Amino acid sequence: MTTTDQKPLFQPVQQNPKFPALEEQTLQWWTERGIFERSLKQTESGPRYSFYEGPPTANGQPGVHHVQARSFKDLFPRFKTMQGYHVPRKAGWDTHGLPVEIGVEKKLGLNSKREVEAYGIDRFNAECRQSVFAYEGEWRKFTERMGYWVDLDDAYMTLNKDYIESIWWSVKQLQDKGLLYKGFRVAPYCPKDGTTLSNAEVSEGYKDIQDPSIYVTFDLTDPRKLSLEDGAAFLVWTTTPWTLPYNVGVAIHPDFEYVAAKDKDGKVVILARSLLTEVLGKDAEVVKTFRGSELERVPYSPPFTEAYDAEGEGKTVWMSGLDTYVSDADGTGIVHTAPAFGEDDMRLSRNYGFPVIVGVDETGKHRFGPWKGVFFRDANQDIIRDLRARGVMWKEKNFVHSYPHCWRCGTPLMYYATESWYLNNTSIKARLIELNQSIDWHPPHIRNGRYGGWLENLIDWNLSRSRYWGTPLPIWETVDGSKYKVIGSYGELAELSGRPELTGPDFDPHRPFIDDITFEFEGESYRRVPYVMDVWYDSGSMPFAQHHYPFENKEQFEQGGFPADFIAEAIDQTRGWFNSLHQIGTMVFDSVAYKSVICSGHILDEKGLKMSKSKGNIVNPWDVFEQYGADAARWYMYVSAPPELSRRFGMNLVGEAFRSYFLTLWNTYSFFVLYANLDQPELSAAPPVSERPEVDRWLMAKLQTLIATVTERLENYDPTGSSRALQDFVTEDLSNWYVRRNRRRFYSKDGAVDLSAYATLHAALKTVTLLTAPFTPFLAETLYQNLVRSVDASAPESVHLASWPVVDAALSAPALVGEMDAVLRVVSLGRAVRGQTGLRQRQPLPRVMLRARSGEMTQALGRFAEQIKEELNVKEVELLGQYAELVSYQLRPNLPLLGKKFGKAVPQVRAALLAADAAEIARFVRDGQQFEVTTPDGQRFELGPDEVLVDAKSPEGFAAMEEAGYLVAFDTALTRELELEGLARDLVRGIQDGRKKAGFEVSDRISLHLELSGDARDAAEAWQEYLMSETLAETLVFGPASGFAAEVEGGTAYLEKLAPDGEVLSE
RNA sequence: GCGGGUGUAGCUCAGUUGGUUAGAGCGCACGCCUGAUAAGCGUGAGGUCCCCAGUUCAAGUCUGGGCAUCCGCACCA
Repeated sequence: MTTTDQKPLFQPVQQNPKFPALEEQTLQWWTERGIFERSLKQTESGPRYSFYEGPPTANGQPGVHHVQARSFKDLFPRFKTMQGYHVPRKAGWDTHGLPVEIGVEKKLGLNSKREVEAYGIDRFNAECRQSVFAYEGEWRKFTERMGYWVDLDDAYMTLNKDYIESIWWSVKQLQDKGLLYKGFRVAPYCPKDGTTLSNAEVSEGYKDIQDPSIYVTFDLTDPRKLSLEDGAAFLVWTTTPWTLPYNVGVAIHPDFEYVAAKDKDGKVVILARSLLTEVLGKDAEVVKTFRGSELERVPYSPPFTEAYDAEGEGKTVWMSGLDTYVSDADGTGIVHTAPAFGEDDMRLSRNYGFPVIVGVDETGKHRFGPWKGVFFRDANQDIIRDLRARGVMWKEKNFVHSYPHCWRCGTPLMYYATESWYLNNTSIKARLIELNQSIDWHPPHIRNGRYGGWLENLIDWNLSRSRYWGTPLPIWETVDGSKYKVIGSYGELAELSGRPELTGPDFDPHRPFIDDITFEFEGESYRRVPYVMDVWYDSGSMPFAQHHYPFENKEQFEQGGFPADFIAEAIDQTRGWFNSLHQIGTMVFDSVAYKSVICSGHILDEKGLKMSKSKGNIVNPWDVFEQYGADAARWYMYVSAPPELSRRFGMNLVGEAFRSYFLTLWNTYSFFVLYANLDQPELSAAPPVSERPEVDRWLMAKLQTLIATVTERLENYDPTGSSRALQDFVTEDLSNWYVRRNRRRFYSKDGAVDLSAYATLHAALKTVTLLTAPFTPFLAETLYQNLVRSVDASAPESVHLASWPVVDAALSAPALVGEMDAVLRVVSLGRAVRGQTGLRQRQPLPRVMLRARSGEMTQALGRFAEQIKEELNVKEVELLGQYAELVSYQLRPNLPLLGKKFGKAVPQVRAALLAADAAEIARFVRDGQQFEVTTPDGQRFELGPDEVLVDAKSPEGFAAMEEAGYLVAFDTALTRELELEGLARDLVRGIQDGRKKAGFEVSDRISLHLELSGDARDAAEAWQEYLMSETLAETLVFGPASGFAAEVEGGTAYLEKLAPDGEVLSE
């Protein structure tokens, strides 16, 4: 025993630390030493690994889903940094957009755009600017506490003038490439609030609503051209009668088959053949058949003409057009077209030159006819009455369907054509698709599934928003709207407007100030269009705008900064940030914007329900941080399921992950430190690995496999596979086998310290510490400081400044690993036998007989006989021959081989084999001979020795078990000596328990009194020395005494602690 | 409605190019072991591998069709 006045090698380790408190300490230490900054500095000359931070909006609190996203975001930059890459991580804030405005409107009690304007755009935007940083402090605390390393002090903000200027530059690039245009497009629009809504907002507001469902007839102007009689008509179905006054055409699918058929009144109507029975009934008489493409530009007379008379005069109108969007799922296969109120309608009308008549004003009121001034949907009934009166109403009913409403005021939305500025990204659709193919999506199905599908159905990007708080669209237009200029920099604007102060520091490019800036150009006045930009363009511009490229930081952007090597966000960003990055990257730079991307799934509560405020099942990440720590929370994200799956989250789930990994690793670590401090091993003097015991070489070999596996899986962006490999190694190989098996090697006796054991365990812990650093940065740091820095002052100061481990091929030992697997298997089987037959573990047995799957492997078991004896508590290990008399045999066909050789005959071969004499076949197999088997009906098959598998079954009467070719059988003949030895072990166990209960230290010496009767007394006398050395007893006396009394097998033990000089300590 | 994901033990999840008796952890019951451990080991109960068909000597695995569930899209007139 070493004396205790030596300085300990390592800091003593708490048995039950408060992990969150340790994390707080580490956090402070990182900050004081500037570890994050130094990890960047240290790698400056290394290869660049580019990571983009998707900017959150700081007008809400961070939640569990941010823990998830950031766990994945943080992992790979840390990993790559340890591999020597330079990974700058600039934070970012998304600051513009309608959600921000709506929050402010609510706060100020404003209900419409009119009220916002009355309040003042300048004051309104000032409020917006303030609100987007409402929770910045929270976010900073959250970010830091999580250990998410991102540079908050140099964050990009989408509202910064530099950021906005870069966006302007990019818009001008797009203008120069001919990708920008002004046009009408139909968008969801709330007529009460006077604004278009984003898709996300529209999805909020779907409600069931009752609408008319009517069929009307549009008589053909010249039916004879189609060889039809007078009165023939298109049959048209619609659920929006209020748009009929603005009808300009009908849409027909070019590939459908259409028929002209007689209805029950004898009127001839045209409709899709597939809908004939449904609409006209079985008995309808078909007069003529057409392909859709034959029905192009067939004129008809419309139900209403007033709007056209007022605004469409002279334009082509009222005829059929072809488009593939027409469906035959319901209706008639002929679609009424009113371009101001439907996107498809708009496209068809453009193609045919039909006029776009916006028959409803921006407050939702009709502008024409008897229903002038009526709110759009409210005209439905009047119009239906009118249609009836004109005799064109063919059939009418009502139906209920889901329809979008304004999520704020509840008004049904109107799809409405407004002037907008568009990016013609559909023109480069092929390139977008092509570049998408080269993106490494995780999971891969996004590439051709969710995102690929979206790209296939791409529509032009509506860039303009008729709102206030956003990046102003840098377009100046002449008063009549006939000409425009895109401004690409503040300098350009300053020059044109003659206002040099625009390049100064005080210039705010936001509305309303920017609206006042006008200029004259080539004799005409230009003023800015009143729009701001879609906020998604802001975030999609971050690759260049975060650097104020190209005005500044050219090299940062151009030399490895773009495209990103890696980004990660939740899957809801597929059409959000993932898309805007890809669109802008392709349009501006003809490049992907990111090479690899992880899409994480949704977070659910512990029961698998969506988290929502109304259900009250939202988990506050801080509760988890305070209970188990930030590392535990993020570790759970890695191990629980692949990133893309929806993930249950809750205190109990994190607790489970915490116990299985953190506690096991911590206990292994504290075990090491406890004994290393007693033994003071000189680690550097340990024998080389090649000269250490097999079990040490085995652990080192396993460690090499672990390094290779974790590295490879991280390279493939697989956080789950890599973390699970780490966890399996720690709990199975390291703790449950190596440490448990070799525990006694760390209890030095008579000053002999087992340096191999210490060096091996230390190396394993050190490597695990490095490997776990990107996954659990706090825990890794704590272990590293004590395990590495304590003994090596020249080591990097932090684990996050250290290098990623590499495989040492010289240490791998596949044969040894295979053998140890066999040992593990045999030991586990042996324990199962003891459990099943009630042969308690402490009772030594005379002999165990073993056999492995192959003769070679059985021989290998012999080399581990000592360990097997200890594990199974037996006196002898006997190796059985593969065909020992002890056992009987069972045959199984080796199907992978037989399948190839016999194909269809496999069932017969199997039957023949089962009918054969197993012992006889076993002998053939043992001797490596060919042999024949015969089916019951006489078919014969020749088999080779490899083609049949022989299992040995243990016969009755042995305490034995057999599994997968491994056999363990105990000889259970007990002698009195063995029984006494078992009793002695029971006594040791009882006394040890007493020491623990008495609160003695591991190294305390004791005096021991035993008051025992019968066999227990005999056992204690026979095993006196063993008893004393196991329990650190200096003296052993039989009889009662004072001191701590412990119940033991057959009596009572009395324990007293001794001082180092042997005196009994009075307490 | 359309598109995509998921479906294996009570729960969370593995399951390789189709191949021998489908696994682990947690939970439950019983037992064992224990001076590193909040732990460990063993046994047991618990499985129509969502269902149906097909391909094949052989399907949890491949193909087709359904069902359930989640997500996305959708005024489909």
